[in-house]
Amino acid sequence: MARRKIELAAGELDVMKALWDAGPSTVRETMFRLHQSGRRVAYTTVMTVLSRLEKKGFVASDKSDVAYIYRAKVSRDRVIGARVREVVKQLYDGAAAPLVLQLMQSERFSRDEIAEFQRLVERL
Amino acid sequence: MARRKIELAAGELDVMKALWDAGPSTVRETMFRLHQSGRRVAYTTVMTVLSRLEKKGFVASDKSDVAYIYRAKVSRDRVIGARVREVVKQLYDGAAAPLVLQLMQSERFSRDEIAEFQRLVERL
DNA sequence: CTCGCCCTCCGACAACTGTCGTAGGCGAGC
DNA sequence: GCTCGCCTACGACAGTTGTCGGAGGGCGAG
Repeated sequence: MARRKIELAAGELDVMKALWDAGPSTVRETMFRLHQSGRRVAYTTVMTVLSRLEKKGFVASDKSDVAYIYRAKVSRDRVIGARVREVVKQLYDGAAAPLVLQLMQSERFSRDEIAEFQRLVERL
Repeated sequence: MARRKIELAAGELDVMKALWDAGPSTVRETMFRLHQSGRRVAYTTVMTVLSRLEKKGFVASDKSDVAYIYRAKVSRDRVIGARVREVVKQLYDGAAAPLVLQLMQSERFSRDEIAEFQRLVERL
């Protein structure tokens, strides 16, 4: 099969988000974060996911006196950017415009957001 | 585990796209479509994917005299819309605006596309 | 009739994911 | 010294996906 993805699965992404939001954390802290986000997972589950993320190079760990501290090695922007690009490629054959149009048509926005759009469109 | 997703995996989506683009097709026709898109897969692989899609309710098949004809049961719009919504939820916590901004900033657009954005922003 | 081609059915398998449980080590107390 | 609580290491297992191969049947060309 040899899929060799650079992509993160949903659960892995959740863990990354916890690390991005909280900064370097222990397994336990990360677990708490996840619980707060409504993700009820066991301690060892979080451990496993963190290990796998480390093996994939997305996080690194440092041994403190009491427990390992995990920290994100790739930025949120990079990961999210890659994911968005992948979706655009998969769904719209790489063309971002249709996605923008789809979003502008199907979603609701606040006045501020619309003003922001306006500003950006002007700049293009 | 019991994930029970409504989502389609990447490969399954490719097959759906072939059906959406070509209309009801046999396994072989679908395979050709995929080959044309650069996806080199064996005949039985396509069969398997189509069967799984049928089990999930995304396609239906009708027996012709020679071979089964598969056709999409869900529209491209529905599937793509669901996927986009899922990504927005996963990456931006459900807020579409940040994604729109990210796209408008990171991608390049043609004059026509920009005009279209303009038009839509006006309407908001 | 026999071959070759195409079709379907079934089964297999490996990688990836999500989820844990168990075993074993270690320092703080009792 | 023994127990509790926390930490790590390992292994396990099931569901999903991507990919096929082989068996077996039907039909037109020789």
